Amino acid sequence: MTKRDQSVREATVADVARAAGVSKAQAARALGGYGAVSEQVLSVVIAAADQLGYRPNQLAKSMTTGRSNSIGVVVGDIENAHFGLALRGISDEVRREGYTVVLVNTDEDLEAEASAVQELLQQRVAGLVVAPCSSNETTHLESAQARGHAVVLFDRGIHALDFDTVRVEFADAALEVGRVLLDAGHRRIGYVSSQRVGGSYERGMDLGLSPVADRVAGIERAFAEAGDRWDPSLVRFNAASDEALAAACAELLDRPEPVTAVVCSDSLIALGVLGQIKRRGLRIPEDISVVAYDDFPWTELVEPPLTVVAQPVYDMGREAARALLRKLGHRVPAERLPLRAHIVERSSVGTPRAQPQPSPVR
Amino acid sequence: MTKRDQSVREATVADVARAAGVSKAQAARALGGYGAVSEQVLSVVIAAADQLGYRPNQLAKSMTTGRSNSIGVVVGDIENAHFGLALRGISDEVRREGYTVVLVNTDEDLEAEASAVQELLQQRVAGLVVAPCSSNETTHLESAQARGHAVVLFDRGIHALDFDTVRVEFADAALEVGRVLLDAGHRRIGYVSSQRVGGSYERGMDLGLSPVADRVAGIERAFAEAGDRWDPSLVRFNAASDEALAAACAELLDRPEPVTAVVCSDSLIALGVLGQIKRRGLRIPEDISVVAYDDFPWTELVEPPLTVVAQPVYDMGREAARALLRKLGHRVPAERLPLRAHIVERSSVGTPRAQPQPSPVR
DNA sequence: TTGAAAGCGCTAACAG
DNA sequence: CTGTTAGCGCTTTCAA
Repeated sequence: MTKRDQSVREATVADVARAAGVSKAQAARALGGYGAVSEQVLSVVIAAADQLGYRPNQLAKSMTTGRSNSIGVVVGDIENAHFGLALRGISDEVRREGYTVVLVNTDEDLEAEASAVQELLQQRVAGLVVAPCSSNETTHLESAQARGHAVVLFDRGIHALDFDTVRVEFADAALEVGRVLLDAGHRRIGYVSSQRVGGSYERGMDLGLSPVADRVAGIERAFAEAGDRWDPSLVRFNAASDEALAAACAELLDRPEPVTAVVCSDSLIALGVLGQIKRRGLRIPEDISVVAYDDFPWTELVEPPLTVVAQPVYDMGREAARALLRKLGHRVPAERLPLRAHIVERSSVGTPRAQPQPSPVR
Repeated sequence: MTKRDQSVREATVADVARAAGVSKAQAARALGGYGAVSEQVLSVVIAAADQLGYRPNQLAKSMTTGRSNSIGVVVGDIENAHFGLALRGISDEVRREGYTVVLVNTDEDLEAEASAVQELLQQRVAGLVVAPCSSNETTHLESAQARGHAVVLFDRGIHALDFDTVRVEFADAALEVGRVLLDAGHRRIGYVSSQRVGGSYERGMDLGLSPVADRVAGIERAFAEAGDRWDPSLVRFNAASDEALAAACAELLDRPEPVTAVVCSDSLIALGVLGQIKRRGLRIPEDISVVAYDDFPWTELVEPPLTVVAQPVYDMGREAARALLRKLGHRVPAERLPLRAHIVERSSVGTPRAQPQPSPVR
């Protein structure tokens, strides 16, 4: 029949050239806006082009120029509002330089991350923005960079040197969290994170270049300031699943001397911890105080409104994107967005109830 | 700075072929796993390949085969957990058939949507999954489909015929929402949505093939069942910005006969409405009842826990992806995921306080 | 300014 | 089984 069912073959430069009665090269130049083209040819070609409904084939363009117009973004969990927001920042920023975003979700799985990088590279993306799920096992990232690919890390860093990394500065805010809690009289402070860490936490342990490391360090510093030490057994990692989180809460809340405050490393953790607290019939802040990272709207609407650490997630995304664009040779405004976190005190931190003085650690 | 193509040139089939001492075609066949290749050649080629660190160039592959391994997804607001979750479903599903996702965020802007479709098509994605921002202005989608591109709509439909559309079934749940509210004694029920609609709502108005239309219709039906009619002026659209939302709330709450209940069309609206209610010092459900669409974890943690309509957003994403895969000729499990919404009654709906009997509309 | 021709890396006939 | 030869759609020398 007609060439309907087969596929409405897209018009190519050759088609346009033929229709315009010029050479393929001239048509391409006119269409692509490069090289020297006379007014004459230009208008004829343009006319022919939109008469035929010509749409440049980006694939072919990338093939021949070796330049791609897409960047790869790999994150652990796009369902997490934290990454959703960061992704938005990345997307908005690169889009204005004409790039599209190829997104891969890894479920915080190392293997998935490695193959994602692989895939993206095979797809010849111009560069990579990744929130690495591990700070140790990073050969896939190192080799990518070694092969000459542009890669920028965000949210979390890795130990290998020479990586552009965009992170929010948590030192001050974390110290402040510690102070606020200590000032209120808390000494048994729990910390819950979904970060995967082998074994349980010990002081001075290497937590990688993660926000979590900074946050834990901040609280430890506050303890030091107060001439005290933070019981490391109160730091619970690996709370990635509902069960793990429940277990972590159990260990913190159901011990002989339960914690009087708990710091939640992200909003997902906070949601879980709040649920566990509710389940136990504990009141905030009378029975237990809570501080959470990430200032999402709902944190202000729960009862009581949560004291949180706000962080410029969207801006972090933008900065990561800018860093990548710079590597790709684009001119990007030099001024960097300040990426500082700050505490927002609301009503979820109170004075711990009178309880036996905790014995100094050890 | 970064080493460019020159120094780290990627190995190609030709390189591998040369190293393995076979023809380009044989190498390609071995590498691509197609055609007939002897054990001999196979092993030699494989060896040479990973010796050279060969990585197939997906771009070239797509070019020659005319088949792409990426699909385009365009949504209004990736920052919204609703789309984040749906995206997750899409991504998980297509990934198992080897596709990656190219994501474009449109800010619910029609022009942005049109150019997104354009861009994606130029990038030669295999197909498109889009949550259209308008149900009327859809020429960009129609022409895409007419040109022979595979496109699947989700979340919202459009009026043009012949579009595969994946939506959650809201009729029953919406009716139930109406009943629950009416049974509790409410008659002045507000509805707030961010959907863009010209002019104010009137009964029988065409709201497009949107979930909102179904939800409004459900409540209207409940009213009809009760032998009453719903005052159309209580339905407020266009609450896309904070200001617009505040205005909508003002019109609903600050009128002589304020509404006794409000239904929030999505979780973002709910967040805003809750804020407005709090600001006014109103108590839920004593002073005002609230029902929200989308059952996200935080809705259970606010005080009081919200009565919500849960919907299988992730599954909707998966189904949309499957529909697309089918169009692309993949074999996909025939059984469709049931996409039904259901009400989850918690504690945000109560009896309205005694007030002058509302006069029947008109 | 223009056009002819040579690729980019890969697959797909078509012969041996 | 294997190799040769064309392209896919575009950009880019290189001459004219």
